[in-house]
Formats: sequence, structure tokens, C-alpha cells
Amino acid sequence: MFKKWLKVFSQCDLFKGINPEELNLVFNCLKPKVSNYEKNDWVAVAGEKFTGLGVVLAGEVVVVKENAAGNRVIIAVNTPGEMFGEMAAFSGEGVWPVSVTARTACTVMFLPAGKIVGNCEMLCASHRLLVTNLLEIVSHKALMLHRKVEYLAIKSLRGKISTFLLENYKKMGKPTFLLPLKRNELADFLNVSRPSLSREMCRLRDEGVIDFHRESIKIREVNALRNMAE
Amino acid sequence: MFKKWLKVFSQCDLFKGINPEELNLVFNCLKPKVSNYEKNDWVAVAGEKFTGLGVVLAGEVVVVKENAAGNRVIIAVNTPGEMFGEMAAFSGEGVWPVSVTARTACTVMFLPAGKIVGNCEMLCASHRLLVTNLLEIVSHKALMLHRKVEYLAIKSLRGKISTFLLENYKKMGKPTFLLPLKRNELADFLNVSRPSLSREMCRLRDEGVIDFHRESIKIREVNALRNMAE
DNA sequence: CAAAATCGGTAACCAGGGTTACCAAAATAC
DNA sequence: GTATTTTGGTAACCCTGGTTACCGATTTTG
Repeated sequence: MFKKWLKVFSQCDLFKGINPEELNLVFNCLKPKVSNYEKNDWVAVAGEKFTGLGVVLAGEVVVVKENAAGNRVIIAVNTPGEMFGEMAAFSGEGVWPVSVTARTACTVMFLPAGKIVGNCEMLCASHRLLVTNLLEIVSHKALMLHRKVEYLAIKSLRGKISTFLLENYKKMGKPTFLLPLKRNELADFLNVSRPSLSREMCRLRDEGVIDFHRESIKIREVNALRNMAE
Repeated sequence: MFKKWLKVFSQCDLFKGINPEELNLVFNCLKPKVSNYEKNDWVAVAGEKFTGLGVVLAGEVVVVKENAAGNRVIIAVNTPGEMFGEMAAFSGEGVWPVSVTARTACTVMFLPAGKIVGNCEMLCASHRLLVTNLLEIVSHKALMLHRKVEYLAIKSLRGKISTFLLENYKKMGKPTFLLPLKRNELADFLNVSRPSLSREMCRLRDEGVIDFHRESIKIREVNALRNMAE
């Protein structure tokens, strides 16, 4: 029944380390529900009862969050092998925190959260692996969010730029390196406007703290940067 | 050996649903290391090899993050029963992302991450419960962080206030309710200054959008608020 | 009950950074 | 090769919100 999706499963972090035969046992145990959707169908609606961890098998879905103003903000576009609802699944909240719609005709598998963490009478090893994979995925996501919070909480543009540069300096190990983001991407990441970012970087250059040309950058005064971070 | 800490374990989310006898089996399996620290000792140092999920048994520890500037920022103060390192433990990073110091003389138990998710030959049910508890804890944390990111990413003070009020309105179900936070707490939560928050709330009142006195608040124009959120 | 601390509204001042618009350099398309 | 698009630097304008300081109302302490 799930044979046709094996290729998808093989590149899905959720099933990492679980071979096809074991996967069959896991599915026997979890009894996932597979549903097909037409383009623009609702796969999940925010506020409604949580139906389970979603795994996209074919097509594409869009995860959207409705903010307080009622606007829809796209959180992610998920392609085959990707998941949605993994944070909500085990946090004890019983409803979808986001909505999911079909961007194209698609097929989605729902793994019931209760059965994933519930007592499986078979106690199969792979089922166990599934849970630890999930733990790893969610932990990773939490760390990413934590990092994002750190950047967003910095109030001055100088502080954001300095923090970003120092973090990259540390990662690269040398004071001259290539920025991993273009100006407008960096502006987005730091949650500031592009011209403001440009202006401030030039000021830093005028002050002799850094030097740059396009994506190549050189840190001249590490300590000055450190003083400005935070 | 762990008998003296049973009271602590009983109020620790990590061990929820695991009774004392089972707990003993789990500890037999995990072989946690218990260490004592003097006041101001380093319990963990950012960047050094990860030693395991920490559980405070006695005393208090401070979790600090060193930012790029080298300043230390207190992330949390943990008392008996509380944990640290739960996100780092399973995200695959091998080093401590934060430092932990002893605020008072204290006792800390380290559960080796590898053994928690590793193959336990006994496959004990409680061990399994431990992992699912962890999954729940980390998921919950991730959701909280996600929510925090949403607020921090809003640029205007009006937007933040409106979003906060609308979210509470939705939760309470009626347009008149009590604010769950004091002004300075709310200012902290929204990452703005207290006088600015006050000023903007008064403007909203002058415009007839809301009405308030101290902690009691009334939303008069829901739609106006919605337009201002985001 | 009086003293002290906390809480929250108000006002003046001003700096940081958003906005807009324009232009030059570089990359890409045709 | 030229044309087009993308990328990024620059400048002027001005609005939002931080800062500081003060004061009255409330709550807490003893």
C-alpha cells in the first residue's frame, strides 16, 4: 500500500535509518491516513482539531499563518518528503496553529500523534527510532528559532550587523570572507530595510571598522565590532 | 542512590508518569552522572563538548549566553527539577550553546543524550516515556519561541499592541477583559520601552479604538485594531 | 495607619532608521 | 554585441519610538 512512496520516504528525515521492511511494520502500527487533495483544497484549517503530523507524499502544500489582522502569511511551501505540524503534534495543543492548503493537487499522509508517542504493543525498534528522529527534528527547529529570536531582539542596526559579522567571522576563522547573503537577503534576515543596511555598513567602513566590496568583506577592528554588538 | 531526590523527580516534567520503581530502572539504564558544584563553579562552558541533558537536583544554576560582544546575558535561573540543554541535546550539535554556572552550591544530574535516544537493550517502557516526555517539552518550547518570533518581527509598536490585544480578545472571547501582564512586563514582552507603550496605548484610547483603566481593557473597534495589526 | 515601594501616565527632546527616488556597476539574457 | 535585470550605494526627508524626568495613584510593608 505504501510501496509507491518508498522513494519519498527514503529522503525524509523523519524515517532516517528505517529500512523499507521496518517501515511497513511502523505503518501497520500507526495506521496513517493518506488523503488526496485538489489544487486549492484545505488540507488543514487553523483552529480546527489537530489531525496528525502531516507528510507530503506528492504535490505541494502551502503552510500559512493568519495573523491577528486576518492577513495570510506564507510560512513555508512543502514538497514531497517534507513535514508540517511537527511542533503542534506533541506540544499538547489540540488544534492546528496554522492552515495548510494544496498549492497543486497533492497527496498527504497524516501520522496520528497519539499513536506515535502512545504505547505500541509491539514496541518495535523502528517505532522507537521514529520518535527519536522526531525529537531531533524538533530540537533542531527550536535551536533555529532561538537563534532567530536573538537577532530579532537586538534593537540597533549596528548591533545586528556587528553580531552577524562576528558570528560569521567566528565560523570562517579568518577576518576576510564572503558574505553568505546578498544585501536584500541580509536586510530581510536582520529585519531591517535594505537602504538602511547599506548606509550603516558604509558608515562602519568610513570609521575603519570593516572594509568590503560587494560580497567580500574584511573585518579590520574586531574589538570595535564587539563593542557594538549588543 | 537516587532515593533522596525522589521529591525533585516527582515535580519534574521530564519524569512525568514514571513511578519511583520504574525510575530506578531508567537510571540503571542511563547511568546518569551526578555532580556537586560550589557557588560560582562552571557547570558547563559554551563551546565545550556537550556532557548531557542537565537536571538541577539541589541549589540553583544560571544559564548564560555570551553574545558576540562577549557580554553575558542571563537566559534563565534554574531551580531543582528544572532542566537545561534539552534543545542542544538532540539537535546533533556536539557542544554547549550556552554556559551554566552555579548560583549557589548545587547538585546537577547529567543524562547522556546518546543513551536516552540510543538502543536500550531492555527497551523499558519508562525509558520510552522519557523520550516522549522530552519530545513534548521540546515541542512546547519550540512553539513558544515561534510565538515570540512572530511578535518580535512586527515592526511598529501599534502593530505589536494590536496583535497582543487581538490575541487576548480571541482567547477571552469578550471585548472587555483583564490584561495578563503589567505595563512593564508587557513592554518587555513586546520588546519596547515602557513609556512608549504607555504613550501609544493612550493614543489608541484617544482615537476611540480601545478603552482601559489599569489592567482592565475594553476593545471598542475590533476592525480598526485588525487593520493596525501587521 | 504612615512610610515606602511599585505602577503607570505624561511631556520634551532627539536620534535611529524607514521611505523614496535615483544612479552606477555587475550579471544575465537575447 | 547590446539590452535588460539585478544588485547595491547614496541622499533628503521625516516619523516612530527611546530616553529622561516628574508626578500622582495604588499597593505593600511594618
